[in-house]
Amino acid sequence: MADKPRFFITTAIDYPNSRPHIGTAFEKIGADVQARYRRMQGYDVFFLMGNDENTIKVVKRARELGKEPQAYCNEMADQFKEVWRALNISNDDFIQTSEPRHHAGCQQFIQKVFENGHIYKGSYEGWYCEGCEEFKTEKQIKEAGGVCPNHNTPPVRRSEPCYYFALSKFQDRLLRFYEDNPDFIQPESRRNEIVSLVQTELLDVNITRSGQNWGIRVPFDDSYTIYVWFDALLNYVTGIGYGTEAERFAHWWPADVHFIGKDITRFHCALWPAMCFAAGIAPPRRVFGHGFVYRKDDASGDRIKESKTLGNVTDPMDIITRFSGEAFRYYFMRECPFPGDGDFSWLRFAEVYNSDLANNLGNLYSRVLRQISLNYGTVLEGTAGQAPEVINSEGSVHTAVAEVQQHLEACQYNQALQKIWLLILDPANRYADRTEPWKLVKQDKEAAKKVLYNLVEPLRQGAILLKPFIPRAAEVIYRSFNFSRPWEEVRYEDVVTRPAQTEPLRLLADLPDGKPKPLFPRIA
RNA sequence: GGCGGCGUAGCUCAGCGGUUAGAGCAGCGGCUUCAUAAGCCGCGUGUCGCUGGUUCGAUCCCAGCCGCCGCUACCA
Repeated sequence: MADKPRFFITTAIDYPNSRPHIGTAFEKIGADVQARYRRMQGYDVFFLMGNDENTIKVVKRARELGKEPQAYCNEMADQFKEVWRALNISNDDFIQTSEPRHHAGCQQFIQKVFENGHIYKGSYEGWYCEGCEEFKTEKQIKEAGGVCPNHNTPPVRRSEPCYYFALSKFQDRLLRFYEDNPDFIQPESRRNEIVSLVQTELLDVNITRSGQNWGIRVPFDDSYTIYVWFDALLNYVTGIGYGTEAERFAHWWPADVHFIGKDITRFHCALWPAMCFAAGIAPPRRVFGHGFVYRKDDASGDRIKESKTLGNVTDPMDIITRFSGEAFRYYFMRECPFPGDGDFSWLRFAEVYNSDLANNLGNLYSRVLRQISLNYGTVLEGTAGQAPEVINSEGSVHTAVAEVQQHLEACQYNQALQKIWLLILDPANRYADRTEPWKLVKQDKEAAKKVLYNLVEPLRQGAILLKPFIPRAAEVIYRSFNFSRPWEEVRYEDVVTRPAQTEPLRLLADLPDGKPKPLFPRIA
């Protein structure tokens, strides 16, 4: 195990104020595809997700429901996990920031930064709403026309003592860091925004609040709790044992990639590395700010504003129930470019599902299996040791795999998937039509057997290539045959270098009436 | 206002100095029937946002303009 390269992946932790929506699911799937791909390629992967619970809103929401904050958080965490399970997200851990391990690690971290001299006491002055019992930003007040957006009352100017993190001291070091690590911020377009922001001016950040019971106490002054980002970002280290399991932390840190929404790149690309510098740990290696997905109206083609108050939020579970978790994964990875924004519409979803999954992949699987079972029972005798002929006329399989990998590693999932269809699956359907094994079998049963043997190959290749994207369907395809390489051990290289078939090819799929169950039943 | 991005077929996008600008989906026509009424073949005269410039040559480089969008810090 020690010689395996390790790979530590995280996603943003989510607010448990409401259930997960399609945007949060998009992020988790994108991260999961990467995690699954890296595992296949021999990395020792740790994939961390979680919920961000130390906020005043949690307390308010819990109170509204007549619950204890902790109980509320746990219930919400269960709801999140339920959705992630339905989407077959392979996270290794799920951290709740209300957990003791997070509290302990967090306190140790802030203490360290304090001792290193990067935290000082000052005071925060801003617009305070007495109804909300919290400070409002200039922007919030301005947008609401000079009043509190919640209470419609004018805020008061208020000043309160607090602790600051001396972010401004890290300006030069951050700029040097970006220069030395040009790939740190992904995608590239986000990079300029951050660099110019840091170049302009870095302001110290207020990292404490007073008068709160819920949250993490500041160890060097327990009348304060740690405020927002200084707490939330730390889940990435407390989740792997910072402050509680030194050895484990040393093994996994720094993170190879943080997957986050593009709206919070600033905190991850400027504040977070500076916090790491201040605490004397390495900064993360890469931050990937993905795009957003929007709901699109089928009739008008317009983007719909989803909001809790309007009650029109699309629940991922509705989509999963109507189609499947695999279909959900496929749609968002194929249809929405991960670095950019994308749209979801029910109509489009059904189109993509039927066209790519049911008609193309699913039907290819069905027709090949059916031909074999119809004419040869379950065994293609004499195929042991035989190598299938290459039927891909679009270019070499080697090139196809290289292209898919390149896209996968750049998180261009939509392009990776398009390549799999274009270079592996489509040619197989064409080959079947060209060779017509259903006719050939009547004249030359041996020749038809060969054709079918050749047709199994793109199914094997497709299953391997699709494993990170639609792991369940890929597994069903792969396990329908007695391929020599165990499913758990397949790698992308196996697509090109086919492990020798020691036994004659055999169908292991469940075949009621000689027909396989449809992988993706067509939706009317 | 400042910095940055985008504008390519009905839709989603690829291409980013050089033969007739490409894919998928949708649409239309034909073939086929092994298969999930699936598959295959054929069909696009698109001002590559507009106007100039650089170049032997620009969708791809530069400038200006028009239209969208992001960031411009303490809500995560």
